[in-house]
Amino acid sequence: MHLRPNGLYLYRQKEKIMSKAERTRQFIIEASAPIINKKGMAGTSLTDIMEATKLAKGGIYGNFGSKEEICMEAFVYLRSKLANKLDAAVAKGNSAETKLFNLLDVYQNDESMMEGCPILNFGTEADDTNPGMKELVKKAVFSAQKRFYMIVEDGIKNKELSEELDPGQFSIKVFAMIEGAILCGKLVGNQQMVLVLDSIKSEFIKYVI
Amino acid sequence: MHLRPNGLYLYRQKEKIMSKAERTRQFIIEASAPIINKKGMAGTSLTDIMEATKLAKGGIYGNFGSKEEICMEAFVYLRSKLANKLDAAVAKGNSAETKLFNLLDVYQNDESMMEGCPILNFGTEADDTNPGMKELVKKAVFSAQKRFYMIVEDGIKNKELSEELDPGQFSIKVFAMIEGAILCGKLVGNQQMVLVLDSIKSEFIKYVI
DNA sequence: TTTAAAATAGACCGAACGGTCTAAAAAACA
DNA sequence: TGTTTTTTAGACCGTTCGGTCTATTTTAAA
Repeated sequence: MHLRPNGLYLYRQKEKIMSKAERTRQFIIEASAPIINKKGMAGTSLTDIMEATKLAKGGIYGNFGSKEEICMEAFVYLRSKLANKLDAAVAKGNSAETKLFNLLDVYQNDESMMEGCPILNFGTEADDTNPGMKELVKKAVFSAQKRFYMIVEDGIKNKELSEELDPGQFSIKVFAMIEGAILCGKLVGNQQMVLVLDSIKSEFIKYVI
Repeated sequence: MHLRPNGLYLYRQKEKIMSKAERTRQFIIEASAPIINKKGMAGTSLTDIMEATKLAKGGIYGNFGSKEEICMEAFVYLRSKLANKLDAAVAKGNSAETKLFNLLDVYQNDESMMEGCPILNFGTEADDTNPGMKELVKKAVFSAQKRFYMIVEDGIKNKELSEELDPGQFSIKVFAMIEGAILCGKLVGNQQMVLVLDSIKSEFIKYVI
């Protein structure tokens, strides 16, 4: 059964009942996002979006001004969905080590990672062609790196980690490795991702006190 | 002045004089490749290619069967051009350390890297949509990793490097870091690339005997 | 249940898409 | 040089593109 945006479903956002338009807008974003993530912005047509939503042109353009706007919102949606998962994984840990390992496990195992990282997909397409999108992705990179940074910084403060471990360097290096590993994993096979994550772990534990 | 494919230029390939058609074909590839690398395969139109080559449709389709074919050849061209530079950099080194450092310097400084790594650009676009292209990029990943592998393997054989350094792990890890750093570098600034390359170097020298 | 407002379907638009084809031009051969 | 073969220009093709607009339907308010 296909979920239509209308009907009896009560979508809620921030404890406020969403209007029909808000619901439909959200529905379009959620239905389109995986397609845009997979096929790219240029590679996704309005027909693709119409098929995914079972909506006609009017239904789409009544809620969005352009395809570009849908792409932007799709990225914001995918990024925040992933960010929530990653934050939740970190929150479950009760030490720097468990926090980091939980975080890495999401990168390794989460199904939404299989569809490809939105930072990688949107970033490579936008960097030379779409300044607005590029800015969104840039912010996403910073906040992804900050997640690693905070784990290390807090770990040092709590005397769990050696001060030799530089949070700035570690966070940038690890994030680059993971993004690269996502690319390699999709191209040549997931073992490369596993290997990379394992080597991050084994380097990290050297600094655990 | 714009270089036309016809005229007096003598293009040579493998010591054999190229026919007019071969020359034009090569010219189209070389003129299109940077555009496709930048705008993507889906994002590059035939009009773009016509403008870049100053050729009409007939001139293009007399030499290629489809846009797809141009994209494939563009990737092969970009990849081999980059591979030659990287191989040359390695060849200039006379120790494992200088070989690796020369190689990394190309990733950091070469102008063609500024346009974006073709493995990253074509890889992210092709992985979900274009199996033939994906296969080409996959091979490129393997051979890029092999370059790192050989440096380490030879270094160990020559007693320049500790046997503790695992060539397989190192090559995959380093390649992932670099690809991730190219992405981050283009999105947030080149310092991230510099930082990543520096940390590769400082890890590597730990294993130099 | 009636009525006013909001949202959607789908015909329609011009432009751009990838690709074909033929006549003209250029190159290669003699 | 003259002749044949190859190559290219560009008009043309149907399709699809992103986007608009109005008539109709659906929703919400009264």
